[in-house]
Amino acid sequence: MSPKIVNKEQRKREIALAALELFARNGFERTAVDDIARAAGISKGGVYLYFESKEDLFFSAVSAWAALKLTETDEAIAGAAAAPDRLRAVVHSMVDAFIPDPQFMQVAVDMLRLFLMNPEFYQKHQLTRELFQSSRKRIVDALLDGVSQGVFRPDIANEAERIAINLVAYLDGIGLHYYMSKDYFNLKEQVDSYLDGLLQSIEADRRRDTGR
Amino acid sequence: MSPKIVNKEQRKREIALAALELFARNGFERTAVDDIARAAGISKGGVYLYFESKEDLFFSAVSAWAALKLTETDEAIAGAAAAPDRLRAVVHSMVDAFIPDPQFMQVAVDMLRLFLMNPEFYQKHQLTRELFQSSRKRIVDALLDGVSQGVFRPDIANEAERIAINLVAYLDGIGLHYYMSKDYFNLKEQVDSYLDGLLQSIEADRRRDTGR
Amino acid sequence: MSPKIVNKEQRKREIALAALELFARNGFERTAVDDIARAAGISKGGVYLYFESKEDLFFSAVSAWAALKLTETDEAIAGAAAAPDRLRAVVHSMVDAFIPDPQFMQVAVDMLRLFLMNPEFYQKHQLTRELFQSSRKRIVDALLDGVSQGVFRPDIANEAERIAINLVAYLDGIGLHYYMSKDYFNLKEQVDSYLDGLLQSIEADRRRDTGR
Amino acid sequence: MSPKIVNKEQRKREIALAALELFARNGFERTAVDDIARAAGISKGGVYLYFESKEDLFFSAVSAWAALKLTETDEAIAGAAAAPDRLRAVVHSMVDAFIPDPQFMQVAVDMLRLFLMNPEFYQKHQLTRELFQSSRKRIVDALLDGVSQGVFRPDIANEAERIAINLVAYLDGIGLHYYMSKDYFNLKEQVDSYLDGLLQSIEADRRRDTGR
DNA sequence: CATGAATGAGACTTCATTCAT
DNA sequence: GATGAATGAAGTCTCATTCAT
Repeated sequence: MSPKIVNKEQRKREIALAALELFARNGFERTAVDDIARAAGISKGGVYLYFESKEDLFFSAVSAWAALKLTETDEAIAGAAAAPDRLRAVVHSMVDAFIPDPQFMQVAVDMLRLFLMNPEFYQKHQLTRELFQSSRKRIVDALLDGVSQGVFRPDIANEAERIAINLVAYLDGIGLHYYMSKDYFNLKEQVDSYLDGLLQSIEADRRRDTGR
Repeated sequence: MSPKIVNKEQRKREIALAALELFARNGFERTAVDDIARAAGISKGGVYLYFESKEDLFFSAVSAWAALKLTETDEAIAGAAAAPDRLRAVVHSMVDAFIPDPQFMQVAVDMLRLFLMNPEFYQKHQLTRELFQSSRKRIVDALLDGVSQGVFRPDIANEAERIAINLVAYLDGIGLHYYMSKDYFNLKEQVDSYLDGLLQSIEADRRRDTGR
Repeated sequence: MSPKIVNKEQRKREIALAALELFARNGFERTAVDDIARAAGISKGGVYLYFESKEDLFFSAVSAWAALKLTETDEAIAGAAAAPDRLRAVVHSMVDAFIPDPQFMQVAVDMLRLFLMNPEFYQKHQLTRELFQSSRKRIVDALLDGVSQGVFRPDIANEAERIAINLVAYLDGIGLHYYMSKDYFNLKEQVDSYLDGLLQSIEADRRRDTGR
Repeated sequence: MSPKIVNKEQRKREIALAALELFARNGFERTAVDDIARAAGISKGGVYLYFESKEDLFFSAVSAWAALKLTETDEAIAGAAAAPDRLRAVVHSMVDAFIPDPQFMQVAVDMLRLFLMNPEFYQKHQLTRELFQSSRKRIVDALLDGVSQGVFRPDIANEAERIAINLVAYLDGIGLHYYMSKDYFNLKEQVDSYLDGLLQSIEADRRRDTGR
């Protein structure tokens, strides 16, 4: 019945993806709506048929990208069954998904800045909250699984959320530092050292076995 | 007999501090050179007598501010003698100095963004590297002191740098998350739980004594 | 057997009335064809099936509205038989119909502006000429009736048109001023004082009869 | 002391006058700030150094023009001493100053429209109120002078304001109608017929002498 | 040293109108 | 007949930077 075949949602996603590429490469300020329109094969005015504003477009683009990344990491985790392995897998997949991508920081920082400048955006777009939330959930799940499996100390069940918060915070922090001081340390080593310390402190006491 | 006694450096610092206030309150983009000039009691053109560009002014302002904050934290640490206390003091002073200030994030994010947009700035202004560096150094010092005092395990001397990197990264990360999800967790508790875990894992083994 | 019984004229009037409401409320410039289409339950393109342009639509809408108003005032006059009463009724009905409507000025001013900007519209749409014309005609009729009835001086028959022109002009002028300075004067009193002066100067001399 | 010789007020007036010409010729909407800048020999951004917005510029321009016109009419009145002559002079000068100017209506209508669209402008710019006020004042003065001179009936002193309001309203109305129906009536004749009626009704009663 | 008027490119956004479906 | 996605020109306004004074 519709005179145009193209699906509106489809077109919207196309534009958002074209925009994301530019936002990631050049940053929000440096990316003109003109350029986005050109990259998406649409007119400048056309962009505003799908998005209310440049900011709206930005957040839509980031949302799409975040959803993609979450799916990616989900797949990466799928294999691991033993809780410690699973925890490692979760962390490594997060590190792999976000940090080495040279465009991650650009987008993340722009998003932060927009939130800071227009706090209403933060209310409107629950993007980060969801991103943080789902990251933490994976970790909490792995921890509780470990408790069930008897490989993690039972009392850490109460601490799971706190541990997850710190772990996710650490990952974001180390990613940031890595970006600012790429040649100063080895990312994988640092992350593993954090993980090792964490696992050591939460593992069910094997002193009886190992005498460690 | 010159009408103005104040030397160039002094005037430069005055302008930078006036600018900092505006940058912190309104963000880099939203702060016009016009406003800075007015706030500093100088003409718009006059600003360019002291600074090459708005960005240059921004980094100078942030540098001045960072130096200030470092002095502050230095004083806060001064009291503690015992290594674990000192480590706690270092961390707490960093948290206190940066995180609760609602303007910290604004400035930090703008700085990051400018680095991302103009990588040459990063080379020119060693600001962050120094800031990170000195933060790490305090931690490393505390750790090594602890080893000397016999309260930390001797083998962590080799790990001190790695621990410091992770700790500073974590602090930045938790600050960021705190900003984005203020009501989601208690900052002090989270930081302390990180510190507790860390101290527990590096303390000289007292298991024989305590049976832990 | 045609699916839509409504004929083209009917649909056109519906759209025009929907448009009028928006034009009156928000002004010509602030009213988007999009909004009109939505309000009329038609597609944007559909509007152009019935009207050549937004301006064409505007004039059609105003015409429909003017016709409505003229019918209204006609009914209000119907009762009065004596010429002076009739003259008062005509004037009061015009004042009542146009002036208190807060949207009247919006539409009138937009119409004027469009005429000024595109003089060809003025030729094409005889709207105002007709409106003015019919207003004057009512007054002239009342005046001539009064002469026939012997209540107005016979010699004003020659002046009837001139009097009508001035009266209608005055009414528009006082309406305009009322709009600009609502709290400065009492509209009814002003109009009545004009009417009193006019009636006094055109009434058949009753001094001999009444000794006034 | 100032590095630029040009007087800021002077420059502002220059720009306003250049703008007025364009506004009067093409209307507010059709006049681009670009065009104004070019006509004033300044850059687009330069206009905003002197005016906050296009609307601000428009009102400034109209104010300057109104002040000019008022001075003109003041001079035209100067000669007349006898009150009736003075009243005629006031009215004629107002008619001469505003009505034949083909650009008057364009500017007036645009001003009205801007007031209607942004009521705050009406509060901010007391332009029309002052214009109306000063017009009325001249008429009231002439009327009271006439009473003092004994040529107008004493009791009209109380009516002076009301008469003035109606007269000014009439003049605006007749100007409007003249613009819309230029070939339909003779402006001067209409105005004189209004004036004659008015003077006749306010003149000190000479019926005893003339038996009018 | 200092001023501040001027620049001018570029930003986002709106919207009447068209036309392939 | 009807749709509504797309166009594209035009609009207002901002602001870092320069330079004549």
